[in-house]
Amino acid sequence: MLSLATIKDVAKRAGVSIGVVSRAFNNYPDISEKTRQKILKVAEELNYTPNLVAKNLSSKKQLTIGLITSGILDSSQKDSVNSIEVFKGVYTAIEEKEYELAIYLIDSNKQKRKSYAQFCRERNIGGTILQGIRTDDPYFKELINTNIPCVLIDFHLNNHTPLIGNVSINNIEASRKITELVLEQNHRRIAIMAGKKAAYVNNERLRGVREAFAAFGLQLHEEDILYGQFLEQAAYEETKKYLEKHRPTAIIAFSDIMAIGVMKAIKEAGLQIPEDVSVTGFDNIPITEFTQPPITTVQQNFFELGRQAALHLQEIMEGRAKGKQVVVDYKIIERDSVKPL
Amino acid sequence: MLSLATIKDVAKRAGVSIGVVSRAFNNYPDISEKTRQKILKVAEELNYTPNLVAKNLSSKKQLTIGLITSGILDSSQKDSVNSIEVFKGVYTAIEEKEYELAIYLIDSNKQKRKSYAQFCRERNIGGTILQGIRTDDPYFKELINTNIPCVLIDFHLNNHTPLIGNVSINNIEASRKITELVLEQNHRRIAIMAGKKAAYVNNERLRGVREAFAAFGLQLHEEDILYGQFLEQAAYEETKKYLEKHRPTAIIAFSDIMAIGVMKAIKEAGLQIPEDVSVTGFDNIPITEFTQPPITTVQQNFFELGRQAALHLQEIMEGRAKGKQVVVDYKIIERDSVKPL
DNA sequence: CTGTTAGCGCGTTCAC
DNA sequence: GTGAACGCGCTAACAG
Repeated sequence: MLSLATIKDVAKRAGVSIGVVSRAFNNYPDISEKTRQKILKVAEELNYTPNLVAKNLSSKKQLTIGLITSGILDSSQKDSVNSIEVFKGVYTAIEEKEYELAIYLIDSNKQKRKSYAQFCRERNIGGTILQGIRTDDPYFKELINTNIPCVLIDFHLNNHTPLIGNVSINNIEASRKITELVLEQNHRRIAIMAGKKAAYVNNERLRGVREAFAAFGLQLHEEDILYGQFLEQAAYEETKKYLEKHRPTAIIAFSDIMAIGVMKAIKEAGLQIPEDVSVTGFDNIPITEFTQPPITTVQQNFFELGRQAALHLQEIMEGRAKGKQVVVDYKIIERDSVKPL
Repeated sequence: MLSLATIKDVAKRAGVSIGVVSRAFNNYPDISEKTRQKILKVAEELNYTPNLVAKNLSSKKQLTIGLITSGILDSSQKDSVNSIEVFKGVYTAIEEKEYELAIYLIDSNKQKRKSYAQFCRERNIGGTILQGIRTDDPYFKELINTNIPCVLIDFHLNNHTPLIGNVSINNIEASRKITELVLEQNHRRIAIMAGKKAAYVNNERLRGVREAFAAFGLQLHEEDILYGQFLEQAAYEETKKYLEKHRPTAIIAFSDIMAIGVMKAIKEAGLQIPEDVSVTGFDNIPITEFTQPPITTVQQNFFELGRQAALHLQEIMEGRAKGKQVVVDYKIIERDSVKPL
């Protein structure tokens, strides 16, 4: 039986007014312990629990948080793990503080019908986490011009306001470290399988590569930077084309999924990994452990990324902090895809 | 600027009452085309869009659907793909019809704080999809005793009411087919790596195995049924123990993740796959393509499972259908983990 | 400490 | 066709 008891029922049965019931449930101090107990007891009997929709409408407090994610609907099953880990982290942190979660998934192939700001307004959303969004997305620009607090995962805004925070690993450093690892093994003919030119993390990682190169007195040439769009197939094709004219001893990929495409092309060219060509990835998706050979990569803790994003957003929403940059740890995982020269 | 225009603003500016605006937005027929156009134009100018929270509260129609999932928070990254595919399917089907989605994730290790019925009541949820829930879960029992329509993914209820539907592949048949495939390769000493005894799909698949055995004039012995709890580690340990006393030529696993544990134990026993022992999986998670050897398995379309669940739930909620059993296609994927004897 | 009342933004009768 | 008025279930200010 779904007999939805309302605040009125509780009030009547407890012999008080609805105002008191409301205050009892919201832990107001100005209420006698005796009536509070009485009310809670009656509520228990009636199996009453406040209706969140009504609460949301009447309360001035914002109690729902948005999660706007692009690229999950159209991503490969192989790396959708990342998104779900982020989601789990966000969910965990939000549930703990009894916020509500509203999810908006953007299919980057389709034209999105509704603006992000509109999505938020319609649902009384008090703050939102964004992931996989492009900085030049007009809807994104519109959103950050509202006064809705935002936390960005894996990207960053230059002119950030106190309402905008962001969370990521130190991509420059991670990229530099894994490049150094390759360089230290005496590789010099190195190609980079980058992602999308416009992507923030892409440029950060490129910068890390350049720093590592510079530390070794080397320079990164444009022709050795391939763009695989963070896609397996594109990475495969780009590598194939590249191998027709070049013979690198190592390829550094900016995502595991691209590393897999890279490895496929290398093998098809009759080359061995890591004997002929070393390969590195980025993210540490589960498959990297099972490929031939297992891939040396950068482990990102996506759960923590999501969790920290939700935590920081709550800080901003509750006025406990201004938007800042939160950095999450990463870890280099050495497996068998890199071999000294 | 977040200037949240309300229905009042539109009404005032269009020179009509809020009732008319509401009717214009909800496609009432009894409104002149002229004023409807006028209202839509003004709404556009004001960037107005109805507040869903208020709509949800005032409307008698149910416009949000729940998704209650257990086992995603505590599942391995390796097979959380399944859950996210289901989620994507559900999301896609729900968004299309402009329902709202409310997600409730249950950590099967922790004691859940809130009953499913309560979760639904608090949010005015009109119907819900359940996944990974145990039939003997008291909260589940409570929920199906309300009049909230439910669609169950991958499990089933005997005394089902017109408000309860369920979606899954034909597990008996799929299990029978893959067992036959092993049997046809002349394997006779076969062990089964089953999941959890209480799980619905587990028993269905067990039944499929028995049917296949019977068709070959064989019988399945209890001692050859191992229970790996749908976990890699448990499957590994059970296999290890089993191999100390038995020497099967094939092991049929009820999930890919368990097949991976099984394969690890086989390799550690100094045996080769498939030369010494053939192995099959179930689900077709991405990793199966990369293991050594790639695993022969049953492909489930989890996206479709989720999508059909949401579609069927909407039918029930809208009174267009009674709860029924929806069956989704599966496919046997033959790779290299099975070898004829 | 408690009751009353006015909203929150919208859907929905019921008159006109 | 349209407007006025009530109600959804709750919070929050105000009075007492």
